[in-house]
Amino acid sequence: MEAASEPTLQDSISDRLGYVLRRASGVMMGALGVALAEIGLRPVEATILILVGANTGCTQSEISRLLGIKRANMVPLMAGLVNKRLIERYPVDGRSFALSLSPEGAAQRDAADAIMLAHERRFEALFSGAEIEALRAALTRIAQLDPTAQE
Amino acid sequence: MEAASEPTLQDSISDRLGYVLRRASGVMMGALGVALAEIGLRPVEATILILVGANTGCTQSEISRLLGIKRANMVPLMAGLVNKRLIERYPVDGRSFALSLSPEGAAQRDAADAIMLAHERRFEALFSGAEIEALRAALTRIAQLDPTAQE
DNA sequence: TATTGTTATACTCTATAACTATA
DNA sequence: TATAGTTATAGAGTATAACAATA
Repeated sequence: MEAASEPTLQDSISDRLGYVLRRASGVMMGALGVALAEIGLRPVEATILILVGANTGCTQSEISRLLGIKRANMVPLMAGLVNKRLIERYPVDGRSFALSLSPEGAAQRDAADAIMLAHERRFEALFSGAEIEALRAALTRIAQLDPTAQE
Repeated sequence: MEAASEPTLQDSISDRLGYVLRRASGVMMGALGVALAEIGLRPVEATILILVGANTGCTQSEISRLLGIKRANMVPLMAGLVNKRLIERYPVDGRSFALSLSPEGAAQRDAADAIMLAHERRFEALFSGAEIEALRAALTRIAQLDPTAQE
């Protein structure tokens, strides 16, 4: 056996949980990015559309907090979606805006949602239903350890 | 119940596998970054030290391929470690270098390894042994879907 | 005094194209 | 012709500090 053309490296790292977690995340996000690029959206933009659609009237600070994105970094993100006429802003407060999806935004949200669901299904197909639920639960448990310093 | 000071957003996204995977990865890498900063290393640097230590004489291109990092991006990374006298380079080829750990590099590798092991244990403590193995296996299965375009 | 949205800025990570020298 | 290392560069993502207007 061992028809390796070059002596394969001793891989003393890919048995580590943190490493495989990082690699798995990269693979899944990369595939989602490719899939969403077909409708001109990045994963974070699709996520924002979905959240605004489910929370009409919310503010961009609320979205920021939920996604763990700093307020300052949300500014160009939201401006881009408003610029593309996918999200509309109406003042509520004098200092904050109520967000909502435009008709085009709702259509893009639906398209993004369909792509994301198909994407999830493609990865879930690797596992049994019980395995998927165990995986989701374990990842959620880890994610909830987030100190969420958030500024 | 519900002592929410502001109407909590409908979170229609954190049940998605890709999203929790990305968040869990961020939490774990963030914690590892904090832990490794105490010895002046970033996670990727610690990983390189471990791999070079386990593969004395390997080249930086081999490390790049194993980690899925582009050759061009490995250059400043390796230069930094050589600059810190943690890794030594000897020409083997006229165009490539054999990498090895300096004594200081081996000491740093040992320190990094101890930190990384303690870090893994802290997260593994959240689960049973069977859960951990299932999680590791599932993540490895996803990570191996990597198209590994690699340039 | 705290919060919202904002600007400016910087650092990391990643990606591509192109070059050189060697194999 | 393919590979190793390199340079330059550009795009994301994320971090902080500071400001004006408002609550």
